[in-house]
Amino acid sequence: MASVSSQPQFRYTQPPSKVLHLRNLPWECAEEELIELGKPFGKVVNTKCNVGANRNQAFIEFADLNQAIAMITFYASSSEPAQVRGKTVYLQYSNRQEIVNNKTAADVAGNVLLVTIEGADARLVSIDVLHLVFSAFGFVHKITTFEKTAGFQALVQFSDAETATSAKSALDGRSIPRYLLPEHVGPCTLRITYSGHTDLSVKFQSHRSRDYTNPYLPVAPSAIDGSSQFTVGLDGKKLEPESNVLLASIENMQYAVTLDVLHMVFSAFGTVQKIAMFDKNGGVQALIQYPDVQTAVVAKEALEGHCIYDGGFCKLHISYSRHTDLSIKVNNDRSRDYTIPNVPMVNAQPSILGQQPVPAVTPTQQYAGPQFAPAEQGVMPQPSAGWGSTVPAVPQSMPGQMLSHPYMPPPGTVPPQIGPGMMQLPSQGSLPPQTMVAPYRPDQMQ
DNA sequence: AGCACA
Repeated sequence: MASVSSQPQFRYTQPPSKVLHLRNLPWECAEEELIELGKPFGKVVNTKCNVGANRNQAFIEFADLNQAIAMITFYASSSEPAQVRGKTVYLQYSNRQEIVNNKTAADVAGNVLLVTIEGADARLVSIDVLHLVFSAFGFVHKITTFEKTAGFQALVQFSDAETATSAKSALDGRSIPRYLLPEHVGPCTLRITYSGHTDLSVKFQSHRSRDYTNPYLPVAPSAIDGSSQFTVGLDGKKLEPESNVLLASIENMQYAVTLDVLHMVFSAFGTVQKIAMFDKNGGVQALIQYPDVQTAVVAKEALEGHCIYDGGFCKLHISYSRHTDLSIKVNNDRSRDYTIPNVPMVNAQPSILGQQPVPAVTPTQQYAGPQFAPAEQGVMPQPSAGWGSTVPAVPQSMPGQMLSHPYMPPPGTVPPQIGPGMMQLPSQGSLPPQTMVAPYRPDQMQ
């Protein structure tokens, strides 16, 4: 038999084509890099990047067959291999004669991302975790999640294509950081393309879809009725149902956390209607009422585990209360109804709550609250004296920009290192070490 | 390091 039949299957068997097949490319090689590579040999008229399962292959198409031949023959005898970013690239003629660029929606930059969550435990990734992850790049308008043959997927809507692109390039192919997932949940890798959508239609707030631009959207009936009243948490356990009222407990309370401090912190996410503080189990807890569940959800996920003051002081733990409407009988330094401008001001007694008995309140409190004058403006009381005019007005619409201003502590209680970094949200530039989404560094992600 | 998709 002739030796011809035992020739290698590849490399010598490809007939010339003006399309070249490139492999072993660096991650997310850009079209521009391919054009640079081919330019010395001719005019690159088309490219296709991110081909193959590893997305490290590509095609380049020359205007003329001779240009493709020139490139192949040059590198066939070159001592220096073709390289992109210092990585050797392997070239050969493609087995096709032209690049067919099916530019799909996935290739056209848009403001909505299609996110596929890969991994055995992908379904255990909550919409809240996704929101947190993507909020690091800008205000997330809406999220929908669904199951398709591709697996567990989500559509994430940003304001514009630029924001979406920054999120896509930072997160595509990365894994959700371990510290955002319960320990037993395996790695969850994000695969991101653009979606053809520009505006998602979210009918209800539910465990499957959220509209962060419209907190008054009704909660899905399925999320209210008995059968699915409890959402399933990341750890697979039942969680308390979402509520417009949050229960915040304050751990390691080295410095006074006044009603006004809480009001300021929680107002960053929307109108705070009522606050009631009380002592329980040797610590301080507070109930914070928002007008709607969605605002409370956003506040909870943003604030949970964060410290009001630097150094681990006054760490917040937040859960949903069973209350839906607090009954504030008096305004004093422990309870406040911001919706009623002239509730009687009483310093002696703490609040009496609504349907549930008041948690035990010890009258021995050392937290000397500032003296409040009853609000007379008809809306909200001004911050107490110590905060003065240094407290900026808190806009309601964009939580992502809320907490970036410095907190001025009450006089006499100035803790060390209080600063603007505290409890900052992920979309802000300077991220404090304890901010959950701070370590989005590609080199630390899998 | 070995050929693309809705």
